[in-house]
Amino acid sequence: MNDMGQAAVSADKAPRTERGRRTVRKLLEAAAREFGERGFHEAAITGITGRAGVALGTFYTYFESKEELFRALVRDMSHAVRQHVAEAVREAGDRIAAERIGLAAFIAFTREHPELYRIIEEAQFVAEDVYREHYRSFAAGYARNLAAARARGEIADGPDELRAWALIGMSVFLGMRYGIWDRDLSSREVADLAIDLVSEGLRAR
Amino acid sequence: MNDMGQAAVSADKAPRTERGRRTVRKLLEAAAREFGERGFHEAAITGITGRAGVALGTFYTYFESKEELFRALVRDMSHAVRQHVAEAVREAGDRIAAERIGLAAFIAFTREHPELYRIIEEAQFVAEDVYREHYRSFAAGYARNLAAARARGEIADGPDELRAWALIGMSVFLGMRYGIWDRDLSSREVADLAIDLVSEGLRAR
DNA sequence: GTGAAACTTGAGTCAATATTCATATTCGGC
DNA sequence: GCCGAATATGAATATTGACTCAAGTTTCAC
Repeated sequence: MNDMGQAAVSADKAPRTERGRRTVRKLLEAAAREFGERGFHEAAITGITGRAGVALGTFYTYFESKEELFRALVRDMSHAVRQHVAEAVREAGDRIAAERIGLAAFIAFTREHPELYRIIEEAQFVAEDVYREHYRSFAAGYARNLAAARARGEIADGPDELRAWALIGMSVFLGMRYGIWDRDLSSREVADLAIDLVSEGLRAR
Repeated sequence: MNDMGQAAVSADKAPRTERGRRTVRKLLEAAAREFGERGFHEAAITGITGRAGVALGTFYTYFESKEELFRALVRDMSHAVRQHVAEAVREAGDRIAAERIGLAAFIAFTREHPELYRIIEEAQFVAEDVYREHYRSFAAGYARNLAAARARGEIADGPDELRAWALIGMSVFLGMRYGIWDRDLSSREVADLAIDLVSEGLRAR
């Protein structure tokens, strides 16, 4: 949620002055709010420019279209989520701890930025290629971490990629249920309980 | 995918003759295809009536609006998925087996009815109340099964509802990745590998 | 067989809103 | 303080597609 506007704008429309960069940033922030609250189709360009405090035409100085802006936003946010989780996990001692911390960080993130969660998920129906790219990158990184942990003997042998998808799916749904819909448990509690499930397993012992 | 048209139409618009019921069924089937292929917003009423082989006006004889039809469809499909999985699971000996069979059935279902998967997920952004209801029911039923299995000592103690959400999330993402996006593994293989993860756990032993 | 209810038709209405563009303003280098 | 480039403006355009409705056709109870 910090580096908005870097690679967001297509080459020929990129701002050339400080004023322009400021305007682009205002537009991206306004767009995140507008898309987050109203969804892609309900969102109106006039809504975005209104929130940003600029005229309608200004939008088209910097963006080709509503969809192009949306794509740029999804990429920004994909980056932001993955970075947020990766940073939180850095402090973890081993893989199981990393899972716990990463999941807690993810749930907390959905709680603090529900609009961001919504925008990424809606991309599935608005810009599917970007959506797939988001989860493919996420899964690929995840699988690498699992492979490394396996090599260190921290976790049992198993298929890295499939495990990554399973764990991501779990996280996304827990984020939706306990981060956005209801908050009857803290991020930490959700993470503890869920990671207990995947680390110890369901089987009675 | 069989009982289309039962509670789908609002009272005052319900068909009163066999001809009418047939037309409603044709419309619902056409709508499932149109929405599945093009998504809610791209889908056009003329597209639906075209596929169904009826005139545009006929649509409004039986449905209040595009969105009302969409809601009806989501409810039908919610029912269909849950029923499909529940039936498959009936043959299972114990809970772990039920998990395996249920997941395989779910993946197979997404593979055979990708349009159905898409419609349910898109409901998140078109008819959120119906979407929530779908997963809340799914989770509630799932949690009941887990509680029963716990009582029988088939699985370790743990929080039923959270486990249900975690397992559902896992299933949905595995269905998306291995059922719809790519098919590099069979439904059975996906289910075996994923259920091994949740039954045995990640921890090295 | 008949008449009213149920059903079907598709051209026309209408609102919404993404995008364009001609014009006006501001900026930064000199 | 001047000039061309960069920005900003918002009224006008153009498309799209959901929904209406008045007029026709079919069904079926009697």
